[in-house]
Amino acid sequence: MDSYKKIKAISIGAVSELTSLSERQIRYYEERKLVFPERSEGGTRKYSFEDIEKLIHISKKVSKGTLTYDIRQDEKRKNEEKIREYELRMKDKMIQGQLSAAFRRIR
Amino acid sequence: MDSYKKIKAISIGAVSELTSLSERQIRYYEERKLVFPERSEGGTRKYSFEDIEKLIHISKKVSKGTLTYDIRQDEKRKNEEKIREYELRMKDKMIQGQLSAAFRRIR
DNA sequence: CGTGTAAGGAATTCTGACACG
DNA sequence: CGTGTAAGGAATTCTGACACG
Repeated sequence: MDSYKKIKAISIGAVSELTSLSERQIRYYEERKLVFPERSEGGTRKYSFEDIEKLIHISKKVSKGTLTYDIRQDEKRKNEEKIREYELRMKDKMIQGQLSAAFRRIR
Repeated sequence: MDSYKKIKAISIGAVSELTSLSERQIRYYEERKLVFPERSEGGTRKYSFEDIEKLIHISKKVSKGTLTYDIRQDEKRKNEEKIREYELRMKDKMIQGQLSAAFRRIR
């Protein structure tokens, strides 16, 4: 499901058209560690549709006056939250595994 | 839903990598009216993920020995089928509309 | 800080043609 | 027929820098 969203294959020119951001802006947001395109052999940037959505989100924030630094911190918080949730789910699974193992021993 | 599949934004180089077809092959299949990329202002081709799926399908056929001409005829048949189905659905809707209008008059 | 721009160079893409099996 | 390739030119992208408010 939405399998195409994450494939990095779109050049900066196309991204510029799709977002109506300038190439300068797009490159700058990368400089500020907000987007992470892949590179071709020759070094040209390749973006995904997910990146494009992110860029639109970023530019909205920026035009509202938010500093790119603060946008970055927000991203960081969100990521850490996701990691925490993930770890909790893993912990749950482990406990369940150990419980069922224990039951098997008791029987 | 799969909203990105039809957006034409991928350059021929990226398509070549994703499909492992040569650029020559990709351009040739266009010459044979099998794919229809858009063009940038400067004239560079832009493909969608849907185009990429189609290209993979085409190359499988070709490597099995099917002529591009026959692949084209197949596509045509499929399209006409779709149009016919569409027209049938529309006809249905019209009949339903007229029926309910008639009923309204009778009441 | 966020963005525009001119500069020079490198990577990418284009077309039309010739070649081959 | 389907594909490779060399050729020449044009469009695209890259980086680092200077400018501005």
